[in-house]
This record gives sequence, C-alpha cells and structure tokens, in this order.
Amino acid sequence: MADLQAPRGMSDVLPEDEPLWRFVRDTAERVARSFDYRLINTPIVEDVRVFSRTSGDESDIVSKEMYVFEDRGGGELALRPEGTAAVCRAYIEHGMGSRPQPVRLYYFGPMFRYDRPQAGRYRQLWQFGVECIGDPSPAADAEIIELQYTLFRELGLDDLTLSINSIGTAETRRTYVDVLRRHLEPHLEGLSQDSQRRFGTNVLRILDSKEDAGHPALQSAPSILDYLTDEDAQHFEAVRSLLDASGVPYEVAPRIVRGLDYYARTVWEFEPPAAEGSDSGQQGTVSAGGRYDGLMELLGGPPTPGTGTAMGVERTVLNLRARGIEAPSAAPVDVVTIPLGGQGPAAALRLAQSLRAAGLTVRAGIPGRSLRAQLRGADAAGARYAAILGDDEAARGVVQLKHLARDGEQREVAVGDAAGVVGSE
RNA sequence: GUGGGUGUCGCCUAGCGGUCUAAGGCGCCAGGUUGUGGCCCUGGAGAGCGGGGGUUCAAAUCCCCUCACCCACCCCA
Repeated sequence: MADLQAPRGMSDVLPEDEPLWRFVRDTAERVARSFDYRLINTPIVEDVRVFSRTSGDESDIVSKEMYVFEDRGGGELALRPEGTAAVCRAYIEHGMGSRPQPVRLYYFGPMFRYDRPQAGRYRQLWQFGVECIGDPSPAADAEIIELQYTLFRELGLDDLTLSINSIGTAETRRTYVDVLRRHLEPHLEGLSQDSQRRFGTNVLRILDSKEDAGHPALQSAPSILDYLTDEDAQHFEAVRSLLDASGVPYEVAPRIVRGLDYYARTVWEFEPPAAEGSDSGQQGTVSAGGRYDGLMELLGGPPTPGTGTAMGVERTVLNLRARGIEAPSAAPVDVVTIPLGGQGPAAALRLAQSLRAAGLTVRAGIPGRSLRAQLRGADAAGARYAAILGDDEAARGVVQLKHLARDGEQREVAVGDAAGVVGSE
C-alpha cells in the first residue's frame, strides 16, 4: 500500500463513481432551479465565529468536530462544518435583506467534521442544501420540504420517510425542557448511562435514545407539541396542511430534535426505511433541516427568518447504490484515432481537432503502438469508430473509418467528410 | 472519544510457522501477419505479505505496538 493516503475519513471520487455523483448533482440543481432557487458558493473556510456563535458552543459540532486553525494573519478560521451559517453570513454581508424577499439559495459543496468515520459518516462530506431566507411563513417550510421530496423522487428514492416536528421557539423549548426533566428525574436510575449523561447535557436527546426507546418513562413522556404556543401550533398546523395539499406524505414525530441550537419551530428528517435484520446503518438520515429564525441575529444581522434543509450527498449515493439505481449512461467515445507510420500522427491530430470541433468525442490513439494493439484499445474503450491514418492516408488526405460497433466494415473517406460520416449515425 | 473486526500485486482471492526469492483470476503491456478489434493462445511487468518491534534455527503465517479501513456506540448529513 502506498505510504501516502487520503486523510482519514476523506475519500476520492473516482471516474467510475462520478456518473452517480453527477446524476445527484445535476438532478439537485435542476430541481432547485425549478423552484427558482439560485446557486451560492461560499468559501470552505470561515471565521470560526460564524459557526461558534450560531451552532452553540456546547454543540458537538463546535466543541469537538470542527477543524480550526490559525491563519498567518492570526485569525481563527474553521473548515466549514455545515452550510447554513455561511450562507447566512453571506446574506448579511451582501445586504440581501434589501432584495425582494424571500431570497432562495442553494449550494453544493464539501463540509468538514472531525468525527470518527464509519459507514455513511465522513470527515469530508458533501452536502446539497437549500435556504429560503426572509419569509417567516409556513409556506416557506412546506416549499423547502416539497423541494427535497421532489428531488428524492426524481432520483428514484421514493421509499424515504419524512418525519416532521415542531420544537417551538426558544421559550417554549425552555419550558418543555423543564417539564421533561421533572418527568424523567424519578426514573433516571432505570435509564441507560447515555441517557443519564444526556440528562445533564441535552435532555431532548434522551427522547431519541435507541436504548431506552421502550422504557415506560419515555413512552409516557410529555410531547413537546403539547407545549407549543398558539402561534407555534398554528404555524405547524399550516405546514402540515400545505404538505397535505401538495401530496407530500409525512409522519409527525414529536421525538425528533435537531443537533443545532439555532433551529426553531419546524424541523424534519428524511430517512430510509429501517433495514431488515437488525443493526444496519444507524447513520440513516439522508437529509434534514428546519426553520432557523434567530440565526441571523446571532451573526449580528437584522432579525430575519429563514428555513432550509441539507442533504448528505454520500448518503444519497449510498442509498442509490443500495437500490441498484444507476446514473444515465455517459456519452460513449465516438472515435479513436489510430496513427501509424511517420505521417500518421500529425494527420490524426488534425483529424481529431476537426471531429471534436464537430461536437464528437475523440480519444487520441498512441503513436508507436501496433495497429493490432491500437484496435484492441479502441475496442476496449467502447468506441464506435476507429480512424486509421498511416503514411498512405496522410499523403492522400483520406482516413480509413472502421465501424467497430458493428461488423467492422471499413471504408475510406476524405478527411473532410469524416465528421459527417461519424455524426450521421 | 469508546468497543469489536479486517489489512497479501491496480482489483478479487489462495497460502495460516519451514516446500513462499509468495500462487491464481481479472485488469495492464507485448506477441500470435507485412497495417486491422472483440473470442482464443503465448509471454511479460507487477506484491515480499499495511508499518515498526519482538518470539523462533526459520514468520505472510505467533506476540506487541502503530496506522488505515470496516462495523457499532456517541453524534450527525
């Protein structure tokens, strides 16, 4: 094995992987644009405060998963762990608040988290995300969810389940956390160690516990939905009826919470159906998002509502592969040139130029190899035609066009006619 | 961060203490005509067994450490 390898948890996307990636990316961009979302590219590094202020210093992302480094000017930079905060920073920086609201944006790029890698979890992960900024209404939430839903359908992932919840606003959450604490406290002894730890750090997470899922204390736990303010409840109700209207199936899951502090009200996740057998792939969430009113203020901007979602590209590709879904096949090689002799190479170069100019895909043959070897190579490449050019052809301004894809019939045509012949089939 | 598993040519795999200066398949390169493919045949290049250290007369084969990957937990996309 080579002594130099890609950094832990980071991997190469090889040419053979690329068609599926391109399928995901192209489909994502097409769907986003069809909802009138526009691309925004932000740097992959940001001032660390973009994330520490917004994700919450206590969050795992900030406390232990960020790649932070000092640049030569002494500033603290971070490899971005997620996209939303960076997009919001750009929104503020470029005064997008004075554009027609809401501003609809999408991004596609790598994120970095210093996690322990495992199936579906990487230190460099790609996300496709959409953000609808400047609209507090339930319609924006429903639009984002519908967009994501549409994208999964277009990709052929039609068995993902959508879970939605409302976690209210900061105050309702505080109230609910107190209630939940009081409810769980008497049962603490009987809960798992993880849950006991989370009782101190993040009570809401206990609801998500796999270990304690069947515990009576959890089954009887109060639902956050019962603690929503009237406004929160109305908002959630409206999101639901809009989803109903657009035919997006979902289930309400009062137990889902999100990892980042800036979420408010609507939150959601798309997950593949629980795998048969037992313990496969707990890294299931393919896409997740929520409303983040309040985030802008954490970044020093004016109060601005927003909602968005992010999809894990690797996990999406994993799900496509698991279902045997393949990317539309790439364009084949139209012609492989086969230069022979002393004059062939130059003639082949000129021919290749003119064929490419005509929009054809041409692989240059390698001078010096035998005709036999070159034809074998052309065949292996799956080329439709081989264009043989030796001294004789070069002198006469012709080329031997051999139709590999068929029976190998070969005919001599003038160099100038080659593009027409190849292009006509 | 915690626990478990794996690690032999580019890929897949055999070997599991001496017959291994490591074998096979795929792929790659070349040849089987002087300028003709796909099948087939022949030959060739390519690893010293993830790395390091031990044990032993002898290690790919045993032990330890380390690295990487995989799986689970935590957390998350």
